[in-house]
Amino acid sequence: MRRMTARPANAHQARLLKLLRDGGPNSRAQLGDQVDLSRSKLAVEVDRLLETGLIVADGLAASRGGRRSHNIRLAPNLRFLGVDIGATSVDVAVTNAELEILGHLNQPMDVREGPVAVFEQVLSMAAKLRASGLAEGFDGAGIGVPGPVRFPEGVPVAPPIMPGWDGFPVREALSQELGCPVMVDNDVNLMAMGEMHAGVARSVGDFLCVKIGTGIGCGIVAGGEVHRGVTGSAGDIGHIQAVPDGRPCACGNRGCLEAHFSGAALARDAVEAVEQGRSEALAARHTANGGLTAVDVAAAAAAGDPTALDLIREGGNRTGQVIAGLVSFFNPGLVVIGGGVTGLGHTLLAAIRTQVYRQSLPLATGNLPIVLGELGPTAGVIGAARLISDHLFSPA
Amino acid sequence: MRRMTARPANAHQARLLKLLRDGGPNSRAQLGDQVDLSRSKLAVEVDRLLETGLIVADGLAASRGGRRSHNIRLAPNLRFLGVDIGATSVDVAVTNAELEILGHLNQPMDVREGPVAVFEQVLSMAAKLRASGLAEGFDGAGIGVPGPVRFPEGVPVAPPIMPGWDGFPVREALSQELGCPVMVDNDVNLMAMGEMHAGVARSVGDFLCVKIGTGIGCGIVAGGEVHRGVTGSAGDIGHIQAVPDGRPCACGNRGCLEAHFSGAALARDAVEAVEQGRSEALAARHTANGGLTAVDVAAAAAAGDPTALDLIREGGNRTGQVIAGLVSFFNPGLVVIGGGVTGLGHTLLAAIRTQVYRQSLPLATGNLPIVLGELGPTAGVIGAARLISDHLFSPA
DNA sequence: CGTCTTTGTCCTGCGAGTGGAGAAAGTGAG
DNA sequence: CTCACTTTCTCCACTCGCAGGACAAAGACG
Repeated sequence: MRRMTARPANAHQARLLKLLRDGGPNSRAQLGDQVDLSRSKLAVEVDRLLETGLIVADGLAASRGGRRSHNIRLAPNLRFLGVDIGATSVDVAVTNAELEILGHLNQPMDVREGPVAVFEQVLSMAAKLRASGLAEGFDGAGIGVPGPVRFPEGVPVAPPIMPGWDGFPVREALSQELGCPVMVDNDVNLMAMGEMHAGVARSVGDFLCVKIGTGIGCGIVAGGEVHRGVTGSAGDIGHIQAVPDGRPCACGNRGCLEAHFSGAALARDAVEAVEQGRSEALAARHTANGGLTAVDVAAAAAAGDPTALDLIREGGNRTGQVIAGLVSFFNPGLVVIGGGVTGLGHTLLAAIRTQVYRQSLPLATGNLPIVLGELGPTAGVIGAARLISDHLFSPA
Repeated sequence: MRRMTARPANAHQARLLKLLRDGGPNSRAQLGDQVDLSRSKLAVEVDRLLETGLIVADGLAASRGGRRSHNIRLAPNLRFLGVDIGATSVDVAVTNAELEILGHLNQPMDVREGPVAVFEQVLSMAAKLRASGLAEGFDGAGIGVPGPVRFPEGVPVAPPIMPGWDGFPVREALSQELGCPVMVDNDVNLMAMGEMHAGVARSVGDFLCVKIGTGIGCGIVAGGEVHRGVTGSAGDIGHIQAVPDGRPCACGNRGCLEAHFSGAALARDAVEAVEQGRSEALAARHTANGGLTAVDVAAAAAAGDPTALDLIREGGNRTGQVIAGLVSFFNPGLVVIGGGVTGLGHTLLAAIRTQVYRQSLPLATGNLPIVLGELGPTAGVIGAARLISDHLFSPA
């Protein structure tokens, strides 16, 4: 079926759509208070948007001492698809035009199986969501991939952890399959956009969003805009040297942050600790599960295992040292920590905070919150929906 | 005398002024090719600018096969003052509206003498330039200081190397003295703006500009705009940890980049080398001058002294390691190296390049030039003039 | 029932901007 | 020198975006 054929015709209409999306006012009068347009002009633009079907006026609001206002809202049947491809799992969610999640699926998957297999899975998950009655079709889709993306074209470039995706026309292919506009971005950037839209970073213009999962990346937001760098690899902090002559990394260097702290590194260190007999708690889990993952370390730490706690603290210190450098460099107003490893919680956060507050200059840290992300695993899909809605709610 | 009372009345006029400033076309027809306005509208705006006196039409250009065009140019009597306050010297220059340097003075000075003494010197240098007939007065002034600045107010905040300047109302005070609008920024940001305006970074939207002098700082340009951070301390990379448990730094930490490589650190290391009898060339200079500075090291290196070369190489390696991290993080399209220490030239550059190209990911370094600044000591004052002209050539 | 408040609509007029006609000023060929 | 053609610049009529005021609609409140 054809959906959302219309786009805003001018900047005013785009502004109105975004106000409505972001939970803004919903009567003509309230909109008028925020857009610096005369009521007459506003009425014209609202009428035009009503004609296009992008917004609807349904019912009347309660009176506030005078004539009752019309409820203006985004078309309730608009649906966005948010896709977040991680290294080891996929998230797919359906949102309405206000980017509220109506349905969310998560499935394990290995990104190394390549784009064709992954696409098949994403499409079947999307079909399942649609079949459950949440959507008749999609008006747009955003998708995040764990690697650098040539943003204008929506094509991954030289992604280290997802060989086989290099140059694959993700945007075009998905657009073809879904029959709707698609935007592609790095998963970390989308997490940042998610937290900016609906999480801890609301109303913060300059912040960093560090995602610690299978790898480590950093979303950079400057002046309210995501900074992607000239080749789309900005924020790739996993291969910054954290330990001189440290552990060898897949990238060929030594001492990369990612080689010392990430989901994979944590699991490896935990196994080492077991082999050296340093932790009974971890050893028990090792024999029970036939191996260890970051989740095991988190559980052991939560149970008070000192070795697990040490591993987390040490990793947090390394990460904190790198972040301290980035804070000095970028002078953000907020640092958000997210990703799979956030299950490690406050032990991790405390270690990071200690390093940053110790090493960066007081002027940069004086009023710098360092917090965990608020949205957890939904940050990515919300950010993805936000990405495509930003695109569709801009003049064509 | 009163000068430049007018400001552009709208965005079109601002655009035209900046086109003319940046050496753009100079007839109505050529301007029209670039501004996406009808010729009629363009003529109106040009006429209005002519009325204000901001631009003048003098003479006719040679024919290009038809009617000869009028030469449109910025008012030839406009004068900007560019001031670059370094840790140990001041640069003051006068430019015309096209930001070409008409006169330039440099004097040694210690910024720690405080704002009053420094201002006196700056004002006397400005007076000297004016007395020499280069300017009857100034239409605006830009000034760079070696520390963080609260940009909107033009006030230094908590500057480590310039105690006594904290909170001093530089913008207001200078504006009062000179009787013209003033903008204040960090000196490194101004260097970046200078190189962007007239140097190696022309037409590059995302780049880093590393200034190595008494301290080390980094100008950050993202999307053509200088990124200053939430408290104006962005780019303060001198206190990023370069060596774990390294040399103690004035900031209280250990191993800061600045403690290992900067004008001051280099001089200190050179003296150490002399004391340990490692370099005859440096020893000779030490007895001759009763001490050593970075200039001596540069001279010794130029003469082939292996110890001096080692010092530079080692410093370059440290700096390169830090820059490598920043490149991974920011993914710039260009890295510019500048500041007083650039006299160390290609030895330094080679060391930095080696580290960056080795440690950063190929995607980020694949097409990344790392070059010396083109403008040398004039970058700061040109950037300062650019700063104020950007301000004055924007709608009031 | 009248007055006040809030919301939304209609109308008029201003100014920005477009696009075409044409004047001004030149080149070059015959 | 004349004529055709090009480029530059000016003038004018017309459109459209938009502001701001008058006014209508609808409800609260005494």
